[in-house]
Amino acid sequence: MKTGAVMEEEIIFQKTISYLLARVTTAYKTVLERHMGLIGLHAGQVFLLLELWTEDGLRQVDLARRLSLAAPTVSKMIKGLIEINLVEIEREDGDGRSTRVYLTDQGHAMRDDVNAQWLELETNYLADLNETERLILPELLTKLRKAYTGADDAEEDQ
Amino acid sequence: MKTGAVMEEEIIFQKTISYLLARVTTAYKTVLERHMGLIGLHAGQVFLLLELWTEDGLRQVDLARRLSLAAPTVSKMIKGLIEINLVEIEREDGDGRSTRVYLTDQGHAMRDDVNAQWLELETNYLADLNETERLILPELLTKLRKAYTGADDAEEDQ
DNA sequence: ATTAAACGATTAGCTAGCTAACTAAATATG
DNA sequence: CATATTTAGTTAGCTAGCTAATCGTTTAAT
Repeated sequence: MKTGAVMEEEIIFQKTISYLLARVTTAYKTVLERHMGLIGLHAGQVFLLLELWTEDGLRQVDLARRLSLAAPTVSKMIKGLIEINLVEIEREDGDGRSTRVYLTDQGHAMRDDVNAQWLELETNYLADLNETERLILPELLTKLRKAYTGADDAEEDQ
Repeated sequence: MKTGAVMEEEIIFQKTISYLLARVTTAYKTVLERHMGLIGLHAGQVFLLLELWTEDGLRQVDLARRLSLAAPTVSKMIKGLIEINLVEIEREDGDGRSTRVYLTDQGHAMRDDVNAQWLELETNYLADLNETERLILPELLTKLRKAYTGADDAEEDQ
């Protein structure tokens, strides 16, 4: 109330959607990382495993596309997953450039642990959301993702 | 409809708020980084400058608290900002532990550029949002941030 | 007054992202 | 058939985050 003169041409950053999004983003990533750390995984690895649980034996380029990640990011993640014996790679027969990524038994086994953590994430942190918000949020978030990725990479391979 | 058997104990990750949030998060951060790169800044630096534009001469610990960041993160960012001559630090007189961070002239001057980029971010990427969504989103995002930071760090210093 | 505890900042080292630059393989093109 | 272009993956190097460990300073306790 005592700083009334400031807000003329200035952007009130703290109220922009972009600003709020950034703040949520950072906070969320930290929570996610901490939670998945409890089961010995890093956040990024979880998302990669997620894709393999849906379809095993994807190539790196497939994973990159589905996760909207750059190739080197995927390459590094897989290296990490190989080290902890959750996936293994095989050079593609027909195409000497590609490597296919397969879940190991341990990789399959992680699924329950991840599910459990994920459930906690959804219930513990989002308990204060009411029914309406729970309905709206997925739509809004999807819209935002499309806005920032430029395309809808959830449908682009159909 | 044809996959009715699957969804009993499995989580449909792709529909959870946590999952969607992660996807938005990654996409948005990349866009933000690219946009601020146009004016020679990194995303994190922008948020730090923002705080200094609001109140110059903060200590690192103040910045960390306001931005909900860990101390080493702030320390590194400031190092980067010093290198490009946007801020300078001064050891606090009364307390030999603290360093106060001050904007340089160049630091002040960046404000218009950042405002311009920020405006673009808000208008270019969020054009598809309707009035209702524009109203709801800030509330929802604030709620999410509170959920993930645990506390409401926007009010804690009052 | 001395010792213990708390605080502010830094260093080291990690993952998650990125881009740029590279290698190697596959495909087009002349 | 030789060459050029595209594609898949990796390496190097950057920032943004984090935690753990450390150092110096300040404050509290005995």
